[in-house]
Amino acid sequence: MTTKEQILRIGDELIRDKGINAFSFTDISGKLGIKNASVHYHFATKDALVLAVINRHIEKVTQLRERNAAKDPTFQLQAFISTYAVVKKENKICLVGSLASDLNTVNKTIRKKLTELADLILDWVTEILETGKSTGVFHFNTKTRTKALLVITAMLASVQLSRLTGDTDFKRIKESIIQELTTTL
Amino acid sequence: MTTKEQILRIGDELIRDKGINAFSFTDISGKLGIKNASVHYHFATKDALVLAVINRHIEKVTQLRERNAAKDPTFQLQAFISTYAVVKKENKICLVGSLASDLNTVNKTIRKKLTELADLILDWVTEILETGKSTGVFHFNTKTRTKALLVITAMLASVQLSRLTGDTDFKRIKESIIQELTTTL
DNA sequence: GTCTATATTCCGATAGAC
DNA sequence: GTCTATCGGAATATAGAC
Repeated sequence: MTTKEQILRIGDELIRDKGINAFSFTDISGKLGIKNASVHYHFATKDALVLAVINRHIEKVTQLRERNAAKDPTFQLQAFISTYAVVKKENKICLVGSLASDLNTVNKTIRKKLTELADLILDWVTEILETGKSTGVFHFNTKTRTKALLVITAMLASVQLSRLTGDTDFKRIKESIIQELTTTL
Repeated sequence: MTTKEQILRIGDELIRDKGINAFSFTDISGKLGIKNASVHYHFATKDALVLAVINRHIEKVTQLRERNAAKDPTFQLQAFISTYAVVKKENKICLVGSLASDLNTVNKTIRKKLTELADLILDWVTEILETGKSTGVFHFNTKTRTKALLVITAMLASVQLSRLTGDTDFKRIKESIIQELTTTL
């Protein structure tokens, strides 16, 4: 992996571990055994790095969506939920939740790019639920987009809240989502 | 209101507006027209202030719970949800969500106090749902505590996520929670 | 591409006058 | 209780050598 890629990866982890306002370029350079100034060579400003991290997530979500497009809705939903299980195992939170929490401290460009990511995820989950409902796999009466919001909020917040109420709560929430969707009304 | 109370109120707002790592004592003193050092007179350290803010919330939630204890479950749930509607109108996020996001940057004492608040809220909502179910007002098959977690995560995350997907999404999520709970299975 | 060195700014916190 | 003044530290960022 190139230094630039490693900086991206570590930056991503730090944002989701401590938040955008609690990590520094020195944190990154320290983990790589290089100096502060070298990080600035690859990303001129902190904002540029954050923007690149968001773009990295947009690419990953897009790939995950496309790779599973032909699978059945339950499998696709599991694929979506699994990404949060990874986050939980790392004792971190998701990028959207981290940056949305700090939204009033970031510039317009980052805000816009993050909105792009959030819309992408919402669109994807809405599509999964829509397909699942029309094929009779999922059952719900709420408007599909709103149901997708409920699924996403449950995952986004459970990685945060289960830090306090107990890590096993993440699993309970995760399983109840599938349970409720697949139970006949 | 005393200076100390005003510092508490402004500190509370700043934590929920920008996060614990993006506000300073100077932000607070500036809003009060006093100096940095004066804030330190009332709260020796930033940690002491944060701790007091959490305690303030514990008191408020306790009071809200007790004040509505005799009301019917639907009313009580509305009371709970209304607190997030206030937060949303301020364009802020809830204290638990803000501090849970930054949890890896705070000390053990704050962590423990925040856990106390989270448990209090979870206990309250679980009780509301339990009463509602036994009196036939609410309908759900998921374990009561887990359902409470789903309600709380929906509110906690919707104030964050609707900053990106659209503020009206908060209302949609809020109403669908009541809708789903009161719909016969 | 990475380094040293540094400019600048801000933060948390404290000492001591009033 | 609030002030001025200040210390020590850390952060973002840049200039210029290698």
